Amino acid sequence: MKAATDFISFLAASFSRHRCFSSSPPSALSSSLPWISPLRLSKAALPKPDPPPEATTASVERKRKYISHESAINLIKRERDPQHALEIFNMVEEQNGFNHNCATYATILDKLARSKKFQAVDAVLLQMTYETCKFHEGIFLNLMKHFSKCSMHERVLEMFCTIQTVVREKPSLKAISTCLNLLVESKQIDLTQKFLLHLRKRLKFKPNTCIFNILVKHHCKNKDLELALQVVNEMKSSRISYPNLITYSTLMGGLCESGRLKEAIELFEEMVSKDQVLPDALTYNVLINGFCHAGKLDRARKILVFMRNNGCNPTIFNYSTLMNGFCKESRLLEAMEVFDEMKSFGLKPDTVSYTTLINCFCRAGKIDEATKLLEEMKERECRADTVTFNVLLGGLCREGRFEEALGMLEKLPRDGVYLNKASYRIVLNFLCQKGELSKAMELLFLMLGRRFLPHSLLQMSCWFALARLDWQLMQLQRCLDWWIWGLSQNLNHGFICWN
DNA sequence: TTAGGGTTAG
Repeated sequence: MKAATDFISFLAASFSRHRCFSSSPPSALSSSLPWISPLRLSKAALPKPDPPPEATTASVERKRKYISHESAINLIKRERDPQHALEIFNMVEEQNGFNHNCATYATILDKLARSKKFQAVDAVLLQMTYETCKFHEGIFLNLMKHFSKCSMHERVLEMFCTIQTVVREKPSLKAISTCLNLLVESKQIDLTQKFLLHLRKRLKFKPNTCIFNILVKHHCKNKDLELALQVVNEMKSSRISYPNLITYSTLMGGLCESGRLKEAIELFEEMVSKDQVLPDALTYNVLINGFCHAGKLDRARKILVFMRNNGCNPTIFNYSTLMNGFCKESRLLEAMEVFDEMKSFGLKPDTVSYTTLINCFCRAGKIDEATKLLEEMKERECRADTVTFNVLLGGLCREGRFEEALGMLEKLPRDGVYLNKASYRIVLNFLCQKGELSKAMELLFLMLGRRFLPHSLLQMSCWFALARLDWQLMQLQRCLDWWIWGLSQNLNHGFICWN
């Protein structure tokens, strides 16, 4: 870290005589200012800096500290503040003979996108169009993922279209499948159709099995099994994109989800006997899940035996799926048996397996047993996550053990456990349902102190008014005033999380 | 991390 600070001071000092392109002076490395991209368009488009001074000790020192591309990348990666990272990016370019390349652009874009500084991302992308160096499409695939994560789906498509203009090559099959999969995964039906139309009209390409598989998933997600089957039939008529294990597993999953279990089994048999494709643990899991959802738990359990007999060892995924099936049917004893069986075969339960069983106990009202399992997780160095604690919080509340739930909410973040908005929502909903209004108030203060705003604020105020709890109503009003004041001061904007 | 599986809440 010290090296990075020295480097910034050194560049800031050497920069003071040059034109400044930043929104703030380079010496004032503050992130509190509003974000304005400090990028310039291109070296050529701008006036040349002052001529270099005569060789002095300082300039010799500068030469000695020449920053290579590799060092620049490391400095940008290590820098936490995206604005500082961008300043480093700009500053290194001022060194004589230094031109950014694909790797430095990829690094700064990743840093900015991770920090959601999308205006700055746009400025960097604009600068790239003036560069002569060769870019790789990987930069755009990475940006597509960031945009998708932030639900900026139009921009995913836009990044795909940018590949051809900036990379000056047709997007690869990998780029097509990445874009298509991101749109399908985020259930962007219209954009997916738009993209498919674009592919058909503009890019004459032959889809491979991977792309067809994403299409099968797309139709399964839309519950349009007939279209999914049509795609698989089309695949069968092609040599280069014949259905594989993933195709069959996806389609079987779609059929199971639509309650067409019989067809899913027929497909499984066709896959094994006709196409001689061997199922793996993942394929079996689709069937186990299907049987569980159809309430056929004993058949689901028999699949584990079938797997072993056919040379496929069940995984913790298979066991957790089955345990969850038993849990949903309130068959706690069998869920515990499955858990023990998993351990007896030498499998180490993970966080999800433990959480599944803890949920079984909580649903059965056996909170103390659930807490014991939490202890066992600690002993076995299996880290409980937010979901584990949310399951426990729900269990405690269902049993009316509100003090313990509130205690957990208060204490866990202090012990370094991350809680999310669901954690607070679970407890607050129970408190409101059970009319525990003073405890709800207590939780509300805790939440506001942690910058979580409950979704049920209005609902709470109605309850308080109906119960003639004037003091609580007044407190609630004060909370709202405080929050609105925070907004007007721009203090909490962007930090408050609606629960 | 170019395509398929298990846990909470809503």
